[in-house]
Amino acid sequence: MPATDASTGLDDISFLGRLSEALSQMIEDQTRDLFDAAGIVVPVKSCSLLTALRQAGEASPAQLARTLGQSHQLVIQKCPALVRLGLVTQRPDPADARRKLLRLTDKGGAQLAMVDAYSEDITGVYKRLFEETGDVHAMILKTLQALKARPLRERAAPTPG
Amino acid sequence: MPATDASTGLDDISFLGRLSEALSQMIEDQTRDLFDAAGIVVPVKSCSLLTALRQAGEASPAQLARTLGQSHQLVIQKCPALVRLGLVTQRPDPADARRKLLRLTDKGGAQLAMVDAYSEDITGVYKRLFEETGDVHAMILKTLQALKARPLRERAAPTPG
DNA sequence: TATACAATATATTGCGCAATATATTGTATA
DNA sequence: TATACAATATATTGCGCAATATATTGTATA
Repeated sequence: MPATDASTGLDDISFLGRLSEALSQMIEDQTRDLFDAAGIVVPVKSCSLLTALRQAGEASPAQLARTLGQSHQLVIQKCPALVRLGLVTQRPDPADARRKLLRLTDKGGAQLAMVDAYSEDITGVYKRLFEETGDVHAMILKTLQALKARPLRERAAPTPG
Repeated sequence: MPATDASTGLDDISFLGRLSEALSQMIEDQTRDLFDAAGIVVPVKSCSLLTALRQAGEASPAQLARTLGQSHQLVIQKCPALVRLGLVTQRPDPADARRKLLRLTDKGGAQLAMVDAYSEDITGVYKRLFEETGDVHAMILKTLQALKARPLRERAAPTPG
């Protein structure tokens, strides 16, 4: 049995990174396909932002960023597109001139409701998928936690020679 | 028991995409840290390209792209940085004027050898990690295949109401 | 009150990738 | 041979994200 395996690339330092990126990309692309077919214009990577905004009612980019665990710069960068799509409106915070307050529009709410309709089914889809293939979700979570607790740099030492 | 779970976000259509992207990003960042500490200048996302190039001896961007399953445009976009880092040289193919032939430099070979020294250990690191947390690698592969065979768009239908 | 600092929004720049278009060169076919 | 097509390299543009810097406004403190 050879030590290397070209099909899986298990001997390569970055094989797991490539795989998880491939999964991420495939899910994003397939979700985009699904949304297009359903007439949903929500940017796939803004679903969680819009959901958090609906939950909050009205919130500033910085508040949303804290909720989502993202940088506030990233949230702010997403805003113009969401406004242009008519999903979100902005107004200055009357109580604090540093802030802008974001709010879902009616269209934004309707679009998010369509996403939710699919989300409920997607939960079932993933559950059935996990019964086939195992619970990737839980396993990735555990891997993330393990790597966060002890990063590769601490785990790895070069093989002498 | 609530239907939603903010900590895992299992009710969201994009939770698995976000998770796998987080894993991919963490691995890339931690690998970059490892390389920096070891004085390795290889771009993390060019490891597989350089490995394929060493295997081939000399190859054109399009050939490498086919080997790696990437677009030839992406390989070509990576080349200037690899040349600038002194890892790779280019020369016109004497047998076919359309092609450029890439070859690892001595520095490129030495750098890749350093990567390999870590890679061998990383294989063990991942194996120990998988014993802790389960074989994420195999599970992501299975999930990728399942989604490729039957994409989300076919699996999902909106919940009526 | 004055001054330093914190919080916020934002512009700018750079990176990596995808998509598209194009120019060049080789190959197959009428 | 002439013409269409394939293969290749490459430029251009756009997207999403990260990093950095900056201007504005609020808050705490001397």
